[in-house]
Amino acid sequence: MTLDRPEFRPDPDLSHEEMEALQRDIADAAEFEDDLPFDPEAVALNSPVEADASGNERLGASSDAPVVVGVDQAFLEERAVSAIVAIQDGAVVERVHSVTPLSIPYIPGLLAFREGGPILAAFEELSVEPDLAIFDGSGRIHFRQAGIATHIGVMLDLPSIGVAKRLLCGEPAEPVADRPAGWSTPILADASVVDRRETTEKRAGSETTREQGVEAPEGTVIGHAYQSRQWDREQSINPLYISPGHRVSASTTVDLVDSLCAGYKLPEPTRLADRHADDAKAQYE
DNA sequence: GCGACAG
DNA sequence: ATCTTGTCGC
Repeated sequence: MTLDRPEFRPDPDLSHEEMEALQRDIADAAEFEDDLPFDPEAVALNSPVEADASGNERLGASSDAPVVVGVDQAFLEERAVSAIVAIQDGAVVERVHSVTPLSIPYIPGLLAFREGGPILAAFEELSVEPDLAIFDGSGRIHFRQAGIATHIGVMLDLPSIGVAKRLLCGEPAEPVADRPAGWSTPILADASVVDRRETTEKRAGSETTREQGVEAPEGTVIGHAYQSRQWDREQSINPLYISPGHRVSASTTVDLVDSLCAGYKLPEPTRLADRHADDAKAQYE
């Protein structure tokens, strides 16, 4: 794939201030409304996608159906194994991975600067053209509304979605415990969420222009908690926290993830990428 | 200072 | 994320 916005590359050598400034630029460039090159109904799955451990993929993509890729990573000490699995018409059409060094530690809010480069390296190995990417982590559910799903989505100008297992920020509109499969509730921006880059701070004499953000309006929906699966009795499964990455609205994000789930907690693209990352990792240890 | 914090 | 045993349920 070609980088639509190479200037937004998540350089791990930037200072934290520069990283946050870049994220505000990413949020400015992000589109949190539907701009999909396909009909959302066209990605629906009827059953789990066959993993096919032998590595065989359906050949010759003689289809117009949208290609959805799942992105996930596994780690070996100071290296990241980034995996991408592409599905189309309910079948795997390509699987790639890359192994790259990691340069900075995980810092909440700055995940893209640790894992973004490695993920872009994996995208360089991909030969099919994706129509939608599902990332392991947040998109708009982020302090500056620029989580890794948004960051990579904007760089590639690719519709993207963030699927996280835990909530980074924001507040669920309703309690999320013990909900039935299919249930969802909005995640509302809280005081930790900045809405857009804002400046102007004029003082007598000096005019300081800061690159800060203003608090997001209360009630801003930055994503949803979505119960993709639930047990019938005792134990309870936690919901997924899904959010728009780029070129998808919050509500469509819920519909798409719902369509891409096939009986497991994680949507199929993510589940397959998860397994592929683990398989690839095993070859390096 | 305290708490919260994707992977 | 990663390290792991036990356990639930189809």
